[in-house]
Amino acid sequence: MKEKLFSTPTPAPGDTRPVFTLLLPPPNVTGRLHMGHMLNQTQMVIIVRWHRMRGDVTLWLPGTDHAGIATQMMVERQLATEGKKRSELGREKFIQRVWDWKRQYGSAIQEQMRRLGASVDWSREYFTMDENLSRAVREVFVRLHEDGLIYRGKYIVNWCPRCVTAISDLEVKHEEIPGKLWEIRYPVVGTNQFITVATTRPETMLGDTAVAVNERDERYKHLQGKRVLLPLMNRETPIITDELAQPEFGTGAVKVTPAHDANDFQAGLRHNLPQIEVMDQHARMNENAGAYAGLSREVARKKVLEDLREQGFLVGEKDYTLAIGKCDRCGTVVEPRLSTQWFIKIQPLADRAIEVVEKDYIRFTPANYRQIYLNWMGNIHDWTISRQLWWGHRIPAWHCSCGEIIVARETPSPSCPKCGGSELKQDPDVLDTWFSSGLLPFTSLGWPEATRDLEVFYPTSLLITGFDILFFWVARMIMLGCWFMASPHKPSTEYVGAGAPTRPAAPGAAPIGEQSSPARARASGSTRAFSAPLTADDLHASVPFREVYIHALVRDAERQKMSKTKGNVLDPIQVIEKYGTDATRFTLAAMSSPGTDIAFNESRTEGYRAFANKIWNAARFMFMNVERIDPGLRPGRTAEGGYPNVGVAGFQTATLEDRWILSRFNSVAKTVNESLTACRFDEAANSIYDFFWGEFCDWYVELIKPRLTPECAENARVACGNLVALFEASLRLLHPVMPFITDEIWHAIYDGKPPSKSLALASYPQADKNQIDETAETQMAILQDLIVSVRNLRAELKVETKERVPVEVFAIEPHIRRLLDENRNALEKLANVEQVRFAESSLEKLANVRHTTRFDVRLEYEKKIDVAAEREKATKELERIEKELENIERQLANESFVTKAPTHVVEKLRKRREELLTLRDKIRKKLDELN
RNA sequence: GGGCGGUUAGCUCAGUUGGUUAGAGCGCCUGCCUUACAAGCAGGAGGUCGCAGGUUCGAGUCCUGCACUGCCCA
Repeated sequence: MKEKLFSTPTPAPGDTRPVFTLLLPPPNVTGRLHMGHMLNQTQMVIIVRWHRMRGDVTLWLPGTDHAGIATQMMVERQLATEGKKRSELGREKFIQRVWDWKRQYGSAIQEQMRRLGASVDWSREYFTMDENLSRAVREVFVRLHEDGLIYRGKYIVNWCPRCVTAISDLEVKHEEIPGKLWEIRYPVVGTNQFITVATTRPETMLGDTAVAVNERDERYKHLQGKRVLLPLMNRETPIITDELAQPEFGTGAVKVTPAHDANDFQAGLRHNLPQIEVMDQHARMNENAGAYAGLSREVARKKVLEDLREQGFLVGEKDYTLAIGKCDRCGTVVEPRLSTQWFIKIQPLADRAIEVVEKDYIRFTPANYRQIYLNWMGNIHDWTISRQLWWGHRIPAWHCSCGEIIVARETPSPSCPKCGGSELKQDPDVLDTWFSSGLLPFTSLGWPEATRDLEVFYPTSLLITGFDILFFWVARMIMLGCWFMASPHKPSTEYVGAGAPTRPAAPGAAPIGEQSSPARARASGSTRAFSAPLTADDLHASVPFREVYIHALVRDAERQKMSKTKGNVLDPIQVIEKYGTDATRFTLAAMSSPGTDIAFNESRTEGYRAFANKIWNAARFMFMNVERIDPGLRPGRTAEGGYPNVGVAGFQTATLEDRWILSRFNSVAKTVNESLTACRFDEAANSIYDFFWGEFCDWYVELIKPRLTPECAENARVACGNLVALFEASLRLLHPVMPFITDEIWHAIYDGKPPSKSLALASYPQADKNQIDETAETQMAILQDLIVSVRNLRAELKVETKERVPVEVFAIEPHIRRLLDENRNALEKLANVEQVRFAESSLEKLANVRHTTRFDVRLEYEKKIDVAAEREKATKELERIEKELENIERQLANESFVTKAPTHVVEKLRKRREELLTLRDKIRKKLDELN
């Protein structure tokens, strides 16, 4: 039921309300909620609720990612417990199993989110493997291919032998580990000389097809052009000259294994070397490895080294720190492997993605991510998009036995356009999961159809996500968004209704030739379809989001990264069960300072649980009084009878504290709105906390207590009305950060009959300038100062808490005297004072006095006057004042300061000097008296 | 190797275009079960802003170098 509250119907044409769209970073179908999600969602909850309450058409769009490798792994593991293998099941049955698994387990996060009250529009929830999204993925693939940006070829890719698939550069995590650098000597054919190569991977020598030396390297001049006899394999290979060999590194000579190393591969192309693969897809040595066939790469290394040593070829072994790549998903050491894959020629996409950020069409918060993004985008490499998996979007390409490949939106007619053969087979590979995720900002809104949703909700307003997927996801959304939501791919801007084709029917099939270009890295050159630059408007409208907010990492209380192996993972659900959802959210919000990781400390959450408790108790106090004074009392309406969204309605400013709290509320509302505009969740949360606890509860509630007594019935009604009006407005202010407790109290305020079904649909308080009263704020500050001074004196003199004490007050300025006189009740109540007397002259000659620039206050408490202590205190005070005074005098005496500093700074300083002089005078006289 | 951060109170962090005496929460100390709240109230202690230079009338804030530390990329 409650879910319907947040479904966002597509606004009709003519609706002019502002639109706010936020795409939920789709959780992994295999995932469970962790603290990172919790932080991410907390921030989104706050922003979304805030926008909705401001009256924007607010769409928070949820969905789930099919997570190719991860999900396939889960299901394979499940199969393994039944003693089965994926290959035994076959592709179709396996995919059925994955769908079964997904139905059973794949919505853990959504269920957790529902429980947390994430106000997403569940009616629009998507799954990346849904038919409409899959169709869009095929459409994108085909169009990229038509644009000349997708190619297929045999290159060295990062290969995970455990996942048995290619992975992209981003999915490889680099690590430095201690290793060895081995030196192996190869006999030079026709001589009795040797050439010694240095390598970290001796087992790959079985696939060597050359030895490289640097042309400039004098040591090897005489060997250039000769051949070596590869040990263990007894194969002759050439000695080539290539920049691959760095004279400073190792021995200056390197072995070249084009099929097993990315650099060697490039060198191999330069020199037309054969590519001999010596490992299979599981990184086991294959039949080309001769005697080593069947061994794992690790065992093969040992055996190769043993044999080399035995035969006298191993001549050196040095400690060496080597950089290895591991599969991001499973941690297996990645094997560079020669294989045929599909790639995206990325440069044309990157060019636009750079331009939109450079032109600030997309802004980053914190701003330093802009540079990080641009650096990465400027050094981008072509993207391997095919995966040797079964679970995912199958590549829409069909192979004929004649070698022809047909890329098409739907299964092509079963005859090959080239040879007429009828045996077309779809490419077995699927696409990288991030390929489809990168399309979500537009495909989730209906692309390639020209939907009204796309027209209204795209570009999305904001993206809130973690830095860990900045390149994986954010960068790719920008590249793909700026490609497919710009001419000519953007659906026609004229809304023609759902389902209407918006593009001239493209040819259903287009043949592809194998690209022979070796330039995998940094493919360059313009493309067929897009040589003309886009207009600025077109580009500006194409971005997937206008703003990106990157949040930090949630660490444990000791600042350690949370990890399963360390066992320091905090389960947000458990934290919530212990402290409540609101307190947990508030903690994360209050600690969200941009760019700083959050060291999540439960003691903080405990503190915010106390805050929730404070709110409850304040509410209890309010309800008690409403019950007693005016049971039918409801929050005030605006003059027109509506519910207010600016300032507080129905609030009668009868007293100083009334004017003050109303002013403070509006000032805080202003701050909070500004903070949220800038995604400063910490500022917003802290401002409300300080206001509600430190001002509303500690001062306002205490100050109006006397007015709520039955003796002054009419006053009581006014005070009670103010209490309710302000409380209600505070709840609205607080609601985005603490949705549950505020909603519950809010319903109670309206006795279960609130003006809207949920506080989430009420309006967010905006500051009303007319309700900001700086005089009241200044006056209240003086009154507070007086009260605190008396409390202070009481503590110093160790007056019994219960003992009421008379005080004497002196104020030289008549308006201050009037202020303090009018509010003497406040002083009596809040500082436990028995009687306030106004003195006609300064109190500097007396003991138990506190001096301020506006008033002196004396505690009439004669029991013990400790002259020595008084003297010490006054001396210290005098020292402090004189030090500051000296400082100010020095500055004011400095001519260049007076002439160069802005007037208001100088004025402020002069005023301060006057105040200090007065104070100094008083303290001096006091000291004289004490002596 | 390249790039980007961080270093402020015991802990975790704010600190706006440089401008009086650098703030908060938690923790700590003292006193209070005051009729909304002990998950509370009142009061208090605690900082040469990593180090060394420089710019400026003025530096936590800007510049340079150094130290320590974290992250990303290769």
